[in-house]
Formats: sequence, structure tokens, C-alpha cells
Amino acid sequence: MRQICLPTGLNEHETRLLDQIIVRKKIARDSYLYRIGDQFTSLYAVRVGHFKTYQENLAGDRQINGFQMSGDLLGMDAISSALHQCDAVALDDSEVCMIPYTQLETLFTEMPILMRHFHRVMSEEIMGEQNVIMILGNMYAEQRFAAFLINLSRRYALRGYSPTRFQLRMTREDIGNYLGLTMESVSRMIAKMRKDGLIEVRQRDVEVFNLSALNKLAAGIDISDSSQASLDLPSVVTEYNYLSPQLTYLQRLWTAK
Amino acid sequence: MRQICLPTGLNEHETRLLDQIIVRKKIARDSYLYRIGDQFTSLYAVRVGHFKTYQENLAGDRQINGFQMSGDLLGMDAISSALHQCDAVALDDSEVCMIPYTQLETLFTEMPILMRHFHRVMSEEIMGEQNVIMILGNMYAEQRFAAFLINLSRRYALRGYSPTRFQLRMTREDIGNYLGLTMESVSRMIAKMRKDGLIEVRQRDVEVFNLSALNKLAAGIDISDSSQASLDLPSVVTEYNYLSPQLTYLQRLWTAK
DNA sequence: CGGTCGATTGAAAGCACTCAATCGGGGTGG
DNA sequence: CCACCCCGATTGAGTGCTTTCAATCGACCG
Repeated sequence: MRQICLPTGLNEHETRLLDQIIVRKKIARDSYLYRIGDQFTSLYAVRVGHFKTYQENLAGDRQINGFQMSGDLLGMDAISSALHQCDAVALDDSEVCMIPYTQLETLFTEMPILMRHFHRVMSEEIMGEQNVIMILGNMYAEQRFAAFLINLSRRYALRGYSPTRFQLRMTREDIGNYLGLTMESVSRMIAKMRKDGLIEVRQRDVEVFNLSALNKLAAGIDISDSSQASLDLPSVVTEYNYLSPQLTYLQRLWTAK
Repeated sequence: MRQICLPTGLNEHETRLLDQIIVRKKIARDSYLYRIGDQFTSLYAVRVGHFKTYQENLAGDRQINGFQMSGDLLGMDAISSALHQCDAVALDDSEVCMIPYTQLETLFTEMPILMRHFHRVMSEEIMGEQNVIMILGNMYAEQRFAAFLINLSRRYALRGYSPTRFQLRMTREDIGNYLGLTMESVSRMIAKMRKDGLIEVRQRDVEVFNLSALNKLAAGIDISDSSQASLDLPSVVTEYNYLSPQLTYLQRLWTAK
């Protein structure tokens, strides 16, 4: 773990201090990491596995806020009220780092570097949600699903996995709920993209054939309109960031070893 | 200002320290507080006036992320990348407190109370965006507009203004953009609610006649269905929080005097 | 080899959008 | 002071994207 921490600013002593307050915990598939209304005591960093978080309204409708994978931090929405504001459910058998929040804040005063990292993580959480807002507020079903695949692709790439071959850990219904669509619409978008030769999907296995075409789709550029002089857009288009460009130091720390 | 700060944790010396790094700045209506891509140096707390913040996608479509009023903090999404991720435009002639971020972080190490307040503010920002996600992902046009009015109502109430009479500072188009609707749909929802006797709207002036009915609407409970045994729902319904329950210490601080 | 749950596909309906015309308040200039 | 203009807002009609409802498929599991 030292190799990961030392180059990014924490010394050996500081790394040990941080490590001392963290406790690992296993969460079985389909069980809750925490529930709405639970007392907030810890943040959770995903070490292994996947989670979904969702809110519930008074009518009982659910809205999935996001899917979390290794390195992602859960529970930041609970800081202000000291109560968890959503349910967090494991999609796989998973393992998390429990980070007692009071102790973490105490460490911040001694370790400004750690504090700054934490602020960046919270800021990224805000950016990620703004991305979701853009998807839900402005996009058609096909664009939404394209943006969803691109997001997953980048996040897996950041973690050293293939950006073009990965498994969906959630049901079609979960995807639809997250994207503000029905499960049927998701299914139709998959069928359409498969017919268009952009992706292949068998069950939960996804292979992306044409990531740049997906980017254009998500950006609202009609790829079937071949009358356009150039189908290759400036690199900024394919480089459009649906996600932060690299794993943060903290993400690497709490998924290390 | 001391009366406001001292009871909430900061002593006189600390209050002065914080006050020393803050600079006030006036922003004329329709001008930018910051723009996408601008270097991030400061957070901004609204003292007077209103702002809107929006992102832009590659196709040039805009999505308004939120409307900010006195006490609200802008720019937190820029911390992670050191570049502003959205445009912030004044809806009124406004005044803000510029809070140099590096200096603020330095203060945190000396003033843990201030740091904890800041974490709560960021956490509330996350909750607020999750609220928007719920609106965009799950609600019909009428519910969305009801939720929008309730949100404004609460925020004005927190600031000591009437929760039932206030002015819209943004155009119908802005409202529609924010809610994932067209300006025409917003107009139709206003007409419907007016016909139903829930509100009166003349230009930008809004009067809410029945806040609890609005809450039921937003919660997805059909108020026209009078066959239900009881139209009065448990208090939890009308108490449903679309916003944090009180102004934070920091909000009061930087809007003081 | 059923049974179950998730996924796919089809047909019809609905909600919001698009397009277009009209209204109306506020500001400007004659 | 009034007429005109402009822009935001309203209203109507028709279209379209997504949903709803329903039937079927298919993989996994005991």
C-alpha cells in the first residue's frame, strides 16, 4: 500500500493513521449497506463489488441515484443531517471500508492533504450528479443509454478493466429507473444499438464496438446522417468527460491490497 | 455580525479571521459570476440577489442545475478540477462574497468548526441535486412544477420571507429548462393550478393558496380524488423536506449586515 | 423438466413536445 | 402622453417519443 500512498503526499505515519480508523466489512448481494433514516456514523468506500443507491418518495416510487463500484465513496449525502438519505444495496457480494466520520474529520485537522482529497471527492460527487441531471433533463432514451454505457466504460477503464467489454451488474429495470425510462425502453434501445452495430449484448455481458459513435449519440449528433462532410468530430467530442479523468488518491488507497 | 456567529461556535477572533479573507463583489443582472472553463479560485456566497447555474453539452443545449438565492454557495463543483464546470448568471442585480478557496482550506485546519460547517454545506448540495434527480426521473409535469414551487416557498420562508407570496426571478423558459420541460408546458401547468384554485400567478408574482395540496401533488397523490376517506395526510407529508430545515451558520454569516 | 424471474417484443394510449398564432406588459421614441 | 415595438407568456392543434399493457421468450436453478 505504501507505493500507492507515498507518491501522492501522505507519509508512512499518516498512511498508518488513516489505515487505523478504517474497518473492512463484507456485504452480501442484495443486502443493505445502510437504509434511509439510519444514523450516519461512517462513510463507506467500496473495495470489492458493486452497489446501487436510491431514494424513495412518499408514494413509494424509487429513484436510483447511482451505481457505485470499487473506489467509490458512499454516504456523503448523510453528513448534513446525520441520517442516511438513501438506501444502499449490494449488487454483488461486496466488501467495503468503513470510515468513521468523526475520526476522519479529526484526521483532517492533522492532515491537510487528506482533507483536500476529501473535498475533491465530494466535488466529484456533485459533478457526477450534475451529469445525471443533464441526462434526465435533456436527452432522449437512446442518448441516455449511450451516456450510461460510456460512463460505465470509462469507470471500468480507470480501474484497469476493458472499456469495451464488461458486465452489467444491475437489471434492465435498475438501468431504466436510473435513466428515467422503463425497462422496456431500455430493452428497445439495446435492440436498436445492436441492430446498428454499435454494441453486442448477451444477458448482462456487454461488448462495445464503437465507442466514438456512442459518444456522438450521447452528444446528440445523428450518426446515421452520413451526408455530413466528416463523421469524425474534433477530438474534444470523443474526449467528452462523463467521469473524472483518473482515480483519486483516496480511491486507490482504500482499494489497495 | 457577532450576535450571529458567536452562538454557533466561532469565537470573535475566528469570526474576524474568516471575515478577513472574504471580499464583496457586485454582479449586474444578466452578467456572469463565472463561466465554464474559468480558473477556480473562489467560492461565492450570495449576499443579495439571485443566480442561475447551467451546464452546456456539445450540441449547445443547456441544462439549468439550480437557482441560488441569498446564503447559497456557488462553485463547489469546481473544486475537483480547479475549473468551473458551469456558467453562473445573475438574475437580479446581486452581490456576492468571494471566498478564496485556498485560504479557506487553510482556515479549516485552524477552525474545525468551520470545516465541519463546510462539509455540511457540500452535503446539502448533494442532497439538493438528488432532489432534482428525483424530480426529473420520476415526476409528471404537474408534480415537477409543484415541487419547484414548494422548494422556492421553503427557501424563502427560511430567509424570513413569505412562503406563500414571492416573485419568480427567472423566465418560464428557465423554469422549464430546470424541470426538464418546455416553457409551454410550464405555462400550461400554471394555468391548470390556477384553475384548480391552488395558486394565483400574475407575471412573476406568485401567491400560493394551498401549500399542503401542492405537497400532495408533488408526492403523487391525486387531490381531485375526493373519494379518499381523508384528504389530510399525516403531517410527515406536509413536512416533507425539499430543502434543509434551517439556514446554516455559514449562510447567516455571509449574508449578515 | 417445469418453474421463476428477468428480458424482449408488439400494439395501443398518453403525456409532453413542436409549431404556430396571439396576447400583453414594459420600455422607448416620437 | 401615447403609439409602437419587443420579448416573454399564453393558448391551440397536431405530432411523436415513451409508456402502458400484454404476450412471449429464455436463462438459470432446484
